[in-house]
Amino acid sequence: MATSLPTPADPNVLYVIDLTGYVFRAYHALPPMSTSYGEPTHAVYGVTQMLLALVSTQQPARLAVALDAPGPSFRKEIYPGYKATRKEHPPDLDPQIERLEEVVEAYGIPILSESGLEADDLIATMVDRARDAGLEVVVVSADKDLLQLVGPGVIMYDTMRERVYGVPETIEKMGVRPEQVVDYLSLTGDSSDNVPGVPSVGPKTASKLLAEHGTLDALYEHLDQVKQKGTRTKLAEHRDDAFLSRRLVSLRRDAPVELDLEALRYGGADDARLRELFSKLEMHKLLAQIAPKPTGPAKYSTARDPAALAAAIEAARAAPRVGVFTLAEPGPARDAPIAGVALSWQPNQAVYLPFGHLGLDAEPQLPEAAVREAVGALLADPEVAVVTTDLAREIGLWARFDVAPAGVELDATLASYLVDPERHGHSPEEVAQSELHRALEPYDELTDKKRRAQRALCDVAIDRARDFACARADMALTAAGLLGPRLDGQGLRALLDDIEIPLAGVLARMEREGIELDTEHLAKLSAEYATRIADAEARAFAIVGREFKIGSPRALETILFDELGLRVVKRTKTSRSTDHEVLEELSSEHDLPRVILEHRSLSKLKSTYLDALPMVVHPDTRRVHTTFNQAVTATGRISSSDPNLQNIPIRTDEGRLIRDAFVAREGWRLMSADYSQIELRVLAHLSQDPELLDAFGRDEDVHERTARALFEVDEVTDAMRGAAKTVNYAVIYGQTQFALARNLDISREEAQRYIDAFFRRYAGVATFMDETVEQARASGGVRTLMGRWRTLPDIRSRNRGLRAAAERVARNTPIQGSAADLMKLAMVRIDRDLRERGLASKMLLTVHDELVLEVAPNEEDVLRALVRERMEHVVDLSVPLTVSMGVGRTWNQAH
DNA sequence: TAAGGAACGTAC
DNA sequence: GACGTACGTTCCTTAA
Repeated sequence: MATSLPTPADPNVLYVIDLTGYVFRAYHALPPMSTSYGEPTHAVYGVTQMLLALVSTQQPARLAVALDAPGPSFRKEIYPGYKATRKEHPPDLDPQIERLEEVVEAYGIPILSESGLEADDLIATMVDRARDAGLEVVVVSADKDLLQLVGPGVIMYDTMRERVYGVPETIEKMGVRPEQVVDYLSLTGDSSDNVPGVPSVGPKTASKLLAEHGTLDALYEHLDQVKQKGTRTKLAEHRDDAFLSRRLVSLRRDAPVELDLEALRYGGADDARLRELFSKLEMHKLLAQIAPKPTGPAKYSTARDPAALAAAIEAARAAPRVGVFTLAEPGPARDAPIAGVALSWQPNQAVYLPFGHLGLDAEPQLPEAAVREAVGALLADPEVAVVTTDLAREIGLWARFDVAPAGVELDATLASYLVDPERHGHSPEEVAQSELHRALEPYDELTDKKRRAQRALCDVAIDRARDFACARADMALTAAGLLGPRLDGQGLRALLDDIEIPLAGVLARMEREGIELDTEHLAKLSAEYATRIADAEARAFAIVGREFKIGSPRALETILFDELGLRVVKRTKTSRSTDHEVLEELSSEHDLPRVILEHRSLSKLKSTYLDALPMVVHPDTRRVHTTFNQAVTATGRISSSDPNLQNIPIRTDEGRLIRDAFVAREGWRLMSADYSQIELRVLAHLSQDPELLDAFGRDEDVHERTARALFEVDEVTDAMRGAAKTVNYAVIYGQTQFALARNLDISREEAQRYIDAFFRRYAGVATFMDETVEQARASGGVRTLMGRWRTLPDIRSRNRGLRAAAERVARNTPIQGSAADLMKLAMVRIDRDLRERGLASKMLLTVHDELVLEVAPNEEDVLRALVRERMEHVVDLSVPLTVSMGVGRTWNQAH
């Protein structure tokens, strides 16, 4: 009958795990895997999964793991060739072993490791001792060498093959009895360990010889009885090798390890620690397998009277940190109705402070003023460590009550973003899911929008609101405990403390301020455009001879290519493209494309800007309050939405008129401050290319300098400069000759010549780009000037296209992201200056390399100097940063 | 009717 | 296939 594992939880069984063996097997067997921040994890993952499965299915009463000690073993001294064919540990292996030790410690499993010895020796010793103590032993390993330990009371369990080896199974596998395994290996040798053995004696011969003679010693005593002459000769010639091999494969039974039966007792894992580790290592599957916390269901309560409020505040103050979530309706923070606030100072516990719930049958709530005062004081106290999940919004909401959070330690959204900016979505729901594997009820369900009830937040029952808000405050607190160490570990803490957290306040104030819109101007333009659009449409219909859906690419496709028979210039995924480039190309062959282009550009401007912007003007402030998104872009830039004020037209005269609708308030002026060529300057600094440094150092026109290099002329025309500018930016974006050729409408050969000429002229840039890609490949991601990190999942992909795309990202992100770092830091400082100096002027918008401010009467001179100083000297780079400024009544005029 | 993708176009 | 980063509008198909 086949040998089987002992009954789970049998107190008389000791499990000893060959951890080293598993690490190597997992390392080589599993596809590489790493965290979003580049830490390799696949071996950790594989071995941990084995551990987890073993612990849960076998429930071992006693358990130990054995690990090779670092450095050479005694076998190396006996035989220098031992394991000599092994390669050096690859660089991503040792860190994983260290991580595994942490995992094993979190499991509370003793680690056996002894200098000069290998894991196998420790296992052998433990087996002996345990057997002597009357325990049964299960050796958990996939290494055949350890089959020598099998015998009465000792079995081996290979989890990878799910096989259990007793004596019969060992004989079946090896062809010899367990106690003969050492002699067997002495004859066959072991190529993986570079154990010599006897040449030309393989498994068949070895087992036959041992079946006849029993042992290696007996074999050599009766060598003359070996019938095959060749084998006999080899055995004689390699007698020393055989006995040397025996010393190498024999396991030591005298390792200096104590058999402390109590220490070997498995007492369960430290789930909190495991959770932290698995979370840090982003091993979500494993995280999900950990037993739920024993603390039971979350305890969320409601404070309904001043005494309960006071008790909550006091408890929160006494805790090391407090999670805060303010429950408000969506929409501008300046006036979104607030229902209440949740505070959490212990995981799984929180208190809800309701004050804004309406309705006739409303339950008792707290007086709004009492909550404002008590929580406001808590938030404003720099000694109280506050954690949140959407800081800019919290700040925006509390600004209404003149409260500015002072002791913000961490924001889960921002921290999650810094750890993995490439990931889409860092909302409270998404962070709860990714960090805590906890589902948060979405807002829509709370207000029951689904069933058309359109209930306002403040009509929601207090108990529902309590659970919703408390879950978020609780999540902030719990996630902070996980994200904080990861930020520290990845060198991202300073970025959070010095830039992102202060910036959240800046952005909140900019959103709150808004910008005035001249809606009459837009209405006038809209009416004018309506006429012109109708006109263009009529002309198009006249050309075609009938009406068609002029705004539909599908309809247009049919007309252009099927009915008019025009050339197909390029294709989209599913159709024949009709985009700007195609229509431009076709306009020389037919009248229709030109008219479509005109119609397109007019209707685009009308629908996206002229008609849409007036609809988002706030009724009270009569200004537009965008939302700046701080945790969206993969490079670290800020984005803008509802409405997007970062894509207001400027490139065409037509579009620029729209900027005239953005105006300063009565008596004030708008100021625009633009970094000049910030990305090229960042490139100069990062690459330290002498030519670029020189160009910017002398305050020369770089595009002109590039033009001189490309066209080998002294006098540069506007067209040359324009082409050179395109080439300069092509390099920043990692463009290929193909794309550049299209942009400049030149041949690919010529485009390649330009690119070559660029890199000849700026050789340091070429080196920098190569090194950046190289380093990205090694580390799995790239960093900006200020240490902002972006993981590049495809940088080592075997798919050429994916890899090439990742390499372009690797070249571009440090440039774009560093520029974003600079702007963000400048904004934080300008905001601080404005407030400290009591200036009335306000920052309103940021458009990546441009800041828009509203200048109070009489503050223009002060502001010009302040903004220029803060922007130009934000960080000391190897090249000067320069800012161009303008002031005017409208945004357009300020340029 | 709502949701989501494709195509297109605006910005830096 | 071939240019990095966003957001918004329109059309249109699919799901409910």
